[in-house]
Amino acid sequence: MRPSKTASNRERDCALPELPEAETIARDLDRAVAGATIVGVDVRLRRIVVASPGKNFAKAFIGERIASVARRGKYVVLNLGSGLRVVTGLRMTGRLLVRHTEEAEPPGAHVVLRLEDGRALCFADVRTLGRMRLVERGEAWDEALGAEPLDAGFTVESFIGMLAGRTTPVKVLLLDQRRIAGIGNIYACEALWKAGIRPSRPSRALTKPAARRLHCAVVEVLTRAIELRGSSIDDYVDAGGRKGGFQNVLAVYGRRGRPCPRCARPIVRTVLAQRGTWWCRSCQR
DNA sequence: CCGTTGCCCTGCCAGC
DNA sequence: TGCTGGCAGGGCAACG
Repeated sequence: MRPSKTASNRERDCALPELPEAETIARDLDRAVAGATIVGVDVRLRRIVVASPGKNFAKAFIGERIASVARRGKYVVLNLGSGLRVVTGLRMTGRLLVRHTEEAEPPGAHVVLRLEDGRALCFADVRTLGRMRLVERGEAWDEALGAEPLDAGFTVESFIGMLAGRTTPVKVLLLDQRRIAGIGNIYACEALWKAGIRPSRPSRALTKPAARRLHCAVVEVLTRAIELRGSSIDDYVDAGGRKGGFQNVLAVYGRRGRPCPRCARPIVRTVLAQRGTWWCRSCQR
């Protein structure tokens, strides 16, 4: 499904794995590989992997058991038995795929974790912008990341606090991982549409009711997207190679010229902070 | 602390 | 038809 291809071929909306896609991958991987032991690590493209100085990524966690797989923001985190962690940022086109025994490796598998049972966990990424980072036991790797939008700590009050006094366009604030972790271009556009708020509106100009609507919309959009196992627009697939379903219910993202589902006027595309922004001029104010 | 800019990287597409 | 250049964009470093 490539919804925008009809409107203009210049608009190539990318997949961008965001919170719902990372959550889907982490849940699937937790079911599939938690408890498995890593017997070998192949690093085919060195710049993909990051480890602390003096540490060899490829050797550091051979023999480790994968205790669990979790998510933080847009990152997928392998928690290893010893307390080490492998933190994967998928960026634009990164994929984490379970390759079953005897199955061919996915194309562009830059890092392969071979498991004791013959399967492998592969990191593939055509654009090679993604990274796999080895994090030491107890190392605070996520200090720069903001609130988890689906945790109880992300309250309306805390959100109003983020908006207060800032001239930054509200969409730019939603995308700022230091404040809220996990929202990317797709879900920022969708949440703003749902709340009826113009993406360029200065954060501090939101009324309290508008802030409440947007807070609610962020939570609802992310929750629904997880239920539908993410959005597959160009590249995203889950750990089993399957597509998500949220691309079928997008209201605005990648839909320039198509009717707004609320008022039927055409969706427009503008650029805000160097990013494509889809919205309805009529019902987002 | 805050906001802005440029860079990374490759596939796709417009234009010649 | 085949080549070239611009664009896409999340995270990060560097800068003011």
